[in-house]
Order: sequence, then C-alpha cells, then structure tokens
Amino acid sequence: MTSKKQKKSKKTEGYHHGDLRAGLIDAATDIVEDEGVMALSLRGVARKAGVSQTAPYHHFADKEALLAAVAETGFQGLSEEMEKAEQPTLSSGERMVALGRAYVSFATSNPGRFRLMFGPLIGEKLNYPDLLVSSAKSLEMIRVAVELRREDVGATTGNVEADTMAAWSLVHGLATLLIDSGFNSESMGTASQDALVERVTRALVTGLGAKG
Amino acid sequence: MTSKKQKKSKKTEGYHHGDLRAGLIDAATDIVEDEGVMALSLRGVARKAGVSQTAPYHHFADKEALLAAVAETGFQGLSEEMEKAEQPTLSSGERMVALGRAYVSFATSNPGRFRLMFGPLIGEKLNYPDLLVSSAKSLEMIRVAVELRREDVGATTGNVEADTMAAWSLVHGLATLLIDSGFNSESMGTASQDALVERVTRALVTGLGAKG
DNA sequence: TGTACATCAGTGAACGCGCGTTCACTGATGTAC
DNA sequence: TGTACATCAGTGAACGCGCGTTCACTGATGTAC
Repeated sequence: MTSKKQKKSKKTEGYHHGDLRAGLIDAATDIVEDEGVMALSLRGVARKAGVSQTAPYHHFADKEALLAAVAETGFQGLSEEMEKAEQPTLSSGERMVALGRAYVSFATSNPGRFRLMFGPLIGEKLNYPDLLVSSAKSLEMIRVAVELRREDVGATTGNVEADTMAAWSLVHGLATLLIDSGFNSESMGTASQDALVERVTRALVTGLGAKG
Repeated sequence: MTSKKQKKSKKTEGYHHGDLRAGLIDAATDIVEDEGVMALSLRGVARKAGVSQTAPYHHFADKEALLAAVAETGFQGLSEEMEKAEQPTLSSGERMVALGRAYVSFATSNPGRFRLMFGPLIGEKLNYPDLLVSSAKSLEMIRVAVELRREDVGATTGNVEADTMAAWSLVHGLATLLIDSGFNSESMGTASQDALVERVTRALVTGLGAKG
C-alpha cells in the first residue's frame, strides 16, 4: 500500500531520515490497511519505518497525533477521488451517482483508513483542527451536489440540510456495511459494487419504488 | 447501564455465582458503553463482575467469544426496538420512518454495543452462527417494510433488494455519523434526533426534493 | 435417607508479551562571524 | 572559506503496566445406589 520508498532525499543521505514524518504516516497507513486499526502500535510503526521506537516522538506528540495525521491524509484522498468523479458534463443526477461511487469506492479500497477517519479511535477530533478542515471538505462537495440537484428538479419540499444528510448517510452507510458486515454486491443481486451504488443512489434520487 | 444486580439466584447462594455467563455479558456491556470498545479487557470484565480473572474461561472460549455474545444480545435489543416501533396501524411510509427512528435511536442510546455489532472487532463473524442469526433478523424487518412500501406505491422501477439496501444504508449511515462524527441534529437545523431521522427518511421515501 | 464420588465452577499465582512513554545520550546539520 | 556552537533528529536502555492465557488447585453441587 502507498509508497514504500525508503530512499532518502538528496540532501540528507546518512544519519537523518529525510522526511520521517511522511515516512511514519506511510508506515502507519500500511499497517492500518494490512493488519487493521487494532494492530497499530507506535512501536510497530517505527519498526516498519526502519527507525528506533522513540524517533516518532520528534514528529508527533503521541500515538493519537499520528493517527490523526493518517486520518487527515485519508480525508484528502477521499476528496481527491470525489473531485475526479465530478465531470462538469454530468447531469445533476449523474453527478450524485458519481460522487456516491467515488465515496464507496474509496472506502472499500482503503477500509482501514476509512474506519480510522470515521471511527472512535481518535478520541477528541476537535483537538486536530487540520483533521476537521479536511473532513469538512468532502461533506461540502456532497452539499453542493445536492443543492444543484434540488435546483435542477425545482424542489419544493424538504430542505438542503436534510437532503444532504440523507445523501451522506446513504453513501456512508453503504460504505460501512460493505466494509464491516461481510456482505457484498453479489449477495444483493448486482454484478458489481459500482452497479450496487448506482441502484442505491438512484433509489434516493428518485424515491423508493418511484414510477416510471 | 443494564442490570447491575449481583444478587445470586435462590439455589446458589455461596460459592457459585448463579449465572456468571449472563453476569459477564452484562459487565462487558457496561464497559463497552461506559469506556468504549477499546477499553474492554477480559480481566476488566471479570473485575467488574466481581470474579477472578480466570473465571470467564469456564463460560467463554476466549475474549472474542465474549464479545460475540455481547454483540448478539445487542442485535436482539435492536430487533426488539424495531418490533416495538411497528404499529400495525401505520401506513407503509410511516412504518419506514418508525423503523428508522428505532434503528437510529438504538444506535445513539447504545453506541458502544452498536460499534461492536457492526465494527471490525469481532474478526470472523462466521464463527458465531448465533450472531449471524440475530443480525439477519433486523435486516429482514427492513426488507419487509420496503416490500410493503413498494406494493403500496405500485412500484415499477428498481427492485426490492436495491431499495432494501438503500433503506438500510440510509439509517445505518445516519446512525454511525451521529455516533462517530461529532455532529448532532441541531447542527443540521432540526430540533431533535427523531425529527432529523424523519426528514432524512422521507427524503428517501419520496425522493430528493420531490415536488408537492 | 445417607453416602461416595464425578463433575462443575470457582480460585490465586504465574507465564511471557508488547505496549506507550521517558531519559540521557550523540551524531548530523545549519548558521553567525 | 573556516570554525565554533546551537539546534535538530536520531539512538538504546529502561520504566511500569495491563493484558490474554495456562496451570494446578479446591470448594460446591448433583447424582447413583
């Protein structure tokens, strides 16, 4: 997972690591994805980064701070995937489906990070403002898409907040169920995960069992 | 949380505990709710149940087996809440809202159990068939409600599986976001959690920004 | 009803382990003059 | 350009801790006769 490069930068060839901070985040990400959040220890991260077990303390106040940094890069990755999915040519409905696909796809491709980002492992997220900023971005993208859709359809009922919440809940729930509940798209009678996301998203956009 | 009764049953007053198995599940549930899943240790559970640290091994093969038992009672509790919510007089739409309310309410009232039930802490859920049975029940209730709704509305598009998945994802996502993402119903401009659930559920039932 | 005995459900001591974190340290780097 | 020195980013040893689990044990209970 992610870059395993151990090579030092040009300037710092010997004793110093180069960019240990980034190296530790990479190592922690690998562990979280390969062995799960429960298996992540600061010592293990240091070991994987090829560094003594005390070295991380020069870059992170404690274990939780490192976890927060991993979660932050996770949110950045999620936003990037969603941005890629937003083609300007898409209709408002297609745009929502595309965002949903990107969201769920990120989750199932990076389940460890996804659990860390949204799970209870980072006790007080308010202590990590950078984390809050990155996480707010993904939500904002959903909100904009919902707003466009509502304008497009000439919405007269409900409101943007509730609809945004519904859209976010839908893709987030689908993502976590796919990751953690051992069922998959085949078991729901769809050929692929993307097909499942598309059908589920459409159910929201048009309403359950809508006619025509 | 849950019953803290330490009183023994009539028959076994002295040395033996009475129903230590149930006592351990109760103690574990308390810890999971009060201190979080991460803080749960088998020794801590034994301590809380007022018993030596080796006693649990007479009732559970290992720590994970105890966790699975806690999750199983959790699913039973969830199903009970959902059953209570299903009044036969409800219209198909109201029934869905009521089920959603019960689902989300269970999650926010018992976040520790909810995380345990759906989280990655129990490595291989297939090893615990009783757990699978109890968890299947809640999903089945959602499926039935969706089916009723589709019949009611004369659905011609989509299919039951996708709509069930959508409904489950919606309430599950909303529940996990409320538990783990530090935002609440007020921040979404609704007066109460039930109001939020209702608005979000209606968004699914009628479609985003549906007219009239 | 009494008794011998198997089984059940507890006990306390001990094992080895990996963890987060602190400490005093030292080699490498950057900079003022 | 050289040099003295402050600072930075590593090191290895050690701390105390709680954990899951195993072990040999013993008191309590249930049952066959």
